Amino acid sequence: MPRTLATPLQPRKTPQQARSGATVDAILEAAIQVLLAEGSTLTTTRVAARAGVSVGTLYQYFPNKGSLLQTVLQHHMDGVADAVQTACESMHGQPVRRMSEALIAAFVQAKFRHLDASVALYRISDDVQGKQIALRMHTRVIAAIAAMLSTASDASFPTPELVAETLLHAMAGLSRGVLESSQGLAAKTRMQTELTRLADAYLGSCTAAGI
Amino acid sequence: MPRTLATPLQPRKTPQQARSGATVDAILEAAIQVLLAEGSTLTTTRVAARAGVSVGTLYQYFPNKGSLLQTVLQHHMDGVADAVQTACESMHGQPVRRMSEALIAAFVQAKFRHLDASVALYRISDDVQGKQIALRMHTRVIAAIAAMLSTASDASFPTPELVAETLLHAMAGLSRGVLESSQGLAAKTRMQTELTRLADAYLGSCTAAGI
Amino acid sequence: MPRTLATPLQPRKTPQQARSGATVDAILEAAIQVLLAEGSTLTTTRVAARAGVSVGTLYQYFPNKGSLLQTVLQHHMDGVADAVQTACESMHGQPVRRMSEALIAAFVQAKFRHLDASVALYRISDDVQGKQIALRMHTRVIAAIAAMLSTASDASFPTPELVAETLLHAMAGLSRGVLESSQGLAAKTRMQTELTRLADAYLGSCTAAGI
Amino acid sequence: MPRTLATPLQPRKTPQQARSGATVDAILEAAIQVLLAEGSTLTTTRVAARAGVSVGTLYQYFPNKGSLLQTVLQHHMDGVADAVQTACESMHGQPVRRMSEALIAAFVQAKFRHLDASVALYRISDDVQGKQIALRMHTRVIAAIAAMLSTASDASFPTPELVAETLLHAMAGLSRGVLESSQGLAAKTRMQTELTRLADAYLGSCTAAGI
DNA sequence: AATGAATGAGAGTTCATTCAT
DNA sequence: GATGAATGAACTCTCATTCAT
Repeated sequence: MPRTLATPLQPRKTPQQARSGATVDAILEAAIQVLLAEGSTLTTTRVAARAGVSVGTLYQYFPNKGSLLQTVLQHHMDGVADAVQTACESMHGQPVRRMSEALIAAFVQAKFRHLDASVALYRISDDVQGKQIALRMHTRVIAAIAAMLSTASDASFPTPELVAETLLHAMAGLSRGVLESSQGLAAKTRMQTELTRLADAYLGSCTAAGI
Repeated sequence: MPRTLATPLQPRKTPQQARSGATVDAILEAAIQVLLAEGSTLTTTRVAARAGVSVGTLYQYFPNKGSLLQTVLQHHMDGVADAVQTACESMHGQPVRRMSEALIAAFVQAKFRHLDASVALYRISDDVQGKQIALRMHTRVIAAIAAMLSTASDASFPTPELVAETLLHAMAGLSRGVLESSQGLAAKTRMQTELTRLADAYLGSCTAAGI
Repeated sequence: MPRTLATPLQPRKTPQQARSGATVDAILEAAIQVLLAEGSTLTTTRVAARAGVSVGTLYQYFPNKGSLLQTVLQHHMDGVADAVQTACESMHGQPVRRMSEALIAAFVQAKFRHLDASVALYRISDDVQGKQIALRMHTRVIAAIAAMLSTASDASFPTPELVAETLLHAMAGLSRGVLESSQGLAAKTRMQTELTRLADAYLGSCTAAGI
Repeated sequence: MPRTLATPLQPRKTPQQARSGATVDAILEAAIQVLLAEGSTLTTTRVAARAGVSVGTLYQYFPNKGSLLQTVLQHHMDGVADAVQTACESMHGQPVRRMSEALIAAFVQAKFRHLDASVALYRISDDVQGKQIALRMHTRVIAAIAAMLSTASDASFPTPELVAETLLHAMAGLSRGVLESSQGLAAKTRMQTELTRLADAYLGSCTAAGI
């Protein structure tokens, strides 16, 4: 990647034919695979090869390497945000305990679906863009959680955004911790249990403190 | 860095003379500075220049770029681990609430001291090595926290490692969250407050549940 | 353009239909425009886009980029040669002074009409072809001038080709000089005045010397 | 060459050792040779190979291809300008006829020394820079010629710059004409003769007209 | 006949690493 | 021991050209 990072987010050419859409998807998928093949640096050529197309084709859809990476990152982030948002919306009006349970389940599941790829991606997208994408996603998720919390049937949160933000980062921290320890399923389950305990305790404390 | 990453962790030559030690330190310091100079890729030449030595000299002390990066990472990790460990040891026998307070203060302070550098570093050290170093540090910190928790005057934790791990990752998650949002001091203070509330609530819940 | 430059000069297909002719013209015109859009490299795709056709269509009429460029060059050269030739023919039998005046006027006007494009073109057509085209044009123009000079009513030129060639290159040199200095109209007018003085003086000197 | 042309003129690194100076010279010489090898595009790799060094070395001395080309061009231009300037200075106070003779001899000789290379270079240096370099050289040469003309023992030129400019471009045009016709020595000699006649006639006419 | 997605060789450039001085 | 010029593999990106539709 050159020094410059003026990276338009959108594919250079809007796919007008079915074929093109498939090509773009193949490239994005290939990018993830290359990212996951620990040991091999992500190279545009490598991605194109894995996708079964030529470099030229890749560059027909992404103006540069950065934009490809951003698109992949964005997709992942969107996936997580969508899952969390849906879960939150379906829990409006419920008691807090059910909310936290559903939220955590949705978050953990979404994160773990492609967690490794997402971490790898995160590592690559050095650009300010990477941070920005993550930030946008955070904002969106925090808003969804806060909105949900405001409708709790058995508690009230004067500053739901603060609570939501804390919750989000705690969830993110624990998830990441498990991933990096690269332990198995047991660790994940254990983590999810503790995360639930943590959330319940925290939310209870917030209610008690009037936060 | 060549494709292969067989990177010995130790400097090629143990610094035996004062001068060598100074040189190594200068290089490590320079590496951090280059890392922090956002926008400039970390280059061995660049690091050497910043350190006021030649590339050749750099390679006299580090067999390759990876080993340099790992050393820097290690130093940072050690710093955080040392701070936390010291704090933990000084709190043996205290009540839980005082423990969590001291722990969080120490962690946040240590993390924020060079947090940006540490994140940048982490991003760079792709190698499996990076993860391993982080893992070793985690293990050490978890052990220190667990040991402290076991001596609490007003509570008992049957599985202190599990609690310690959860705590650590929650602290890490919240710290990272604040860093990435690149907001100011206010956010940090707010975060630290919530982190304390979270820890207290969680530890209380653990005690109650007999975890 | 591939390394090899075996470039047939003629369009692959003689335009036999009105539509084809229009397409070819559009492509040629587009090529000039792209050439003139300083800063943008001439690309077959770019030319096609500007012409409102697809690359495929462009390649239906020109076997390769080189042949397109040559055709454009040829057109320009032909334009200049035609103008000069016409001017020369209309001056047969006139006195030398009127001849040189008319010649210079025609040449300068023709050159300046698309001078920038012509220079750009010339620069592009690296191939030996470019030189050949220019040479053919020179030959033709020199012949026309020489023929005219031979009919002068008030002088005789034993070696009119030599005189014509000298005149041509002097005209070309002064024109190019003005173009490159990218000064305005004033410079052009001043140049034309001096060019006329130069030509008159030279032709007079030739007559006197019996050249 | 990328789209951008921000090309520092100076070598990236000032040669500090004898070896470096030799390397730079070798690269510049190689560039000319590659330029002259008609048919082969000038490639940084190709130039480096011809110079007997690696691409990396080339880039140690020239930040990019453009700067290399500019340096070569500059050298050539300087050569011509130096020759003309010296000739002009040595003719101060002489009669006009001797001046023009010496000027033409110096110019033609200097131009023909590396004329082919210079033309090739000129064709390559598309960049505005190419024009600028040529322009600077023209300015310098015109000044030298004008200064000389002002000291003529047998004539006076109220606007010596105008006369000098006309003369320069005429010389350039005729030289170029001969080169491009790629005829032999005879053509060159004939050209020089005519050029002298042209110059004498023109200068005489200027004097008579009070220009 | 026309289209434009796909191709892939090749260009410019960087940077980890070596080794003669 | 220190230096820094030299190396060259590897990377990102372009663009002339083809061919299935």
